[in-house]
Amino acid sequence: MPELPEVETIRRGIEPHVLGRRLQRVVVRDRRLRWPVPADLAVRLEGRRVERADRRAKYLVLHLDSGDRLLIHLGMSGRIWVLDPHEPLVKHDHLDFELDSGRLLRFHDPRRFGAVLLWGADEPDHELLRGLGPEPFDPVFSGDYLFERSRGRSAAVKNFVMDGRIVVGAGNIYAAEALFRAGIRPGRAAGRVSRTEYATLAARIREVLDEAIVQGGTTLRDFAGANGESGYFQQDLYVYGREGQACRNCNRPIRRKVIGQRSSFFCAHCQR
DNA sequence: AGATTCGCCTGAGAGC
DNA sequence: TGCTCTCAGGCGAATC
Repeated sequence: MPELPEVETIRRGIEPHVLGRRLQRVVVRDRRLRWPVPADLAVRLEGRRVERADRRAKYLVLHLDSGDRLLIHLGMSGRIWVLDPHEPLVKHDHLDFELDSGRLLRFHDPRRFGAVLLWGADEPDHELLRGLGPEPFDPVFSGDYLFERSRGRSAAVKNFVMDGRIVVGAGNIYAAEALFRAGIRPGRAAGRVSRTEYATLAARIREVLDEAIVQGGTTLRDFAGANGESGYFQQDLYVYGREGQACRNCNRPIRRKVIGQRSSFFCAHCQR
């Protein structure tokens, strides 16, 4: 599943292929994504030049010379490939963005939880980006910030840091890993976590995301040629998906508990 | 307002 | 082999 590190890796991967390039032709084969692909997508994009390739949370934001911005979210199963022309279509290849370089950007998404949308030049912000919390690498994001935002909250700290309105990018895997590294149990009420603990947690969230981006950069270096396989961070996981296996710190079994409808993994000895 | 649940999708894996 | 069932998961919308 593409989490923030993978989206950032993809952004870095496609950037050299799209910067300064014009979108010559846009082919929409299936509009049925999380939200319907805008009917005027091709008309608005064709002939436009890509001026910037940004990321906000898990959205890729391609800025065009028209002022419009192309928003791409990969959802659960979305992929973006940079391909040579005439690459055979496979199932779930929903959109192509043909570049004036002769290559094309192909959007592939079996589960269709992803989205391809336009953020118009005349819109100061986009409703899906409005209200998002800070990026984890933004200086605004700190232990003090988490502490202040969490006062009086009874929800589990894991759900709290996974809330995109609080901070973006801490998905299920990385929230679990950061909480382990910070020694905080995922089920504790967010409002009962101390300022000191939040300082550690904020640092660990940045740390795991940063490490994962480095890993992604390694595994996906050649992604332009083919796939963006996930699992690159697997070998560095301390708790996620390791129910019953030995804690890498204390050897006691890792436990799994459903918190807020999501599987949560933790070590009851190392996390308090 | 905050907390919780639902729903959208398909593929993978388990069980029969 | 093939069918059925369960689970996973981002995240907005609806509901409590």
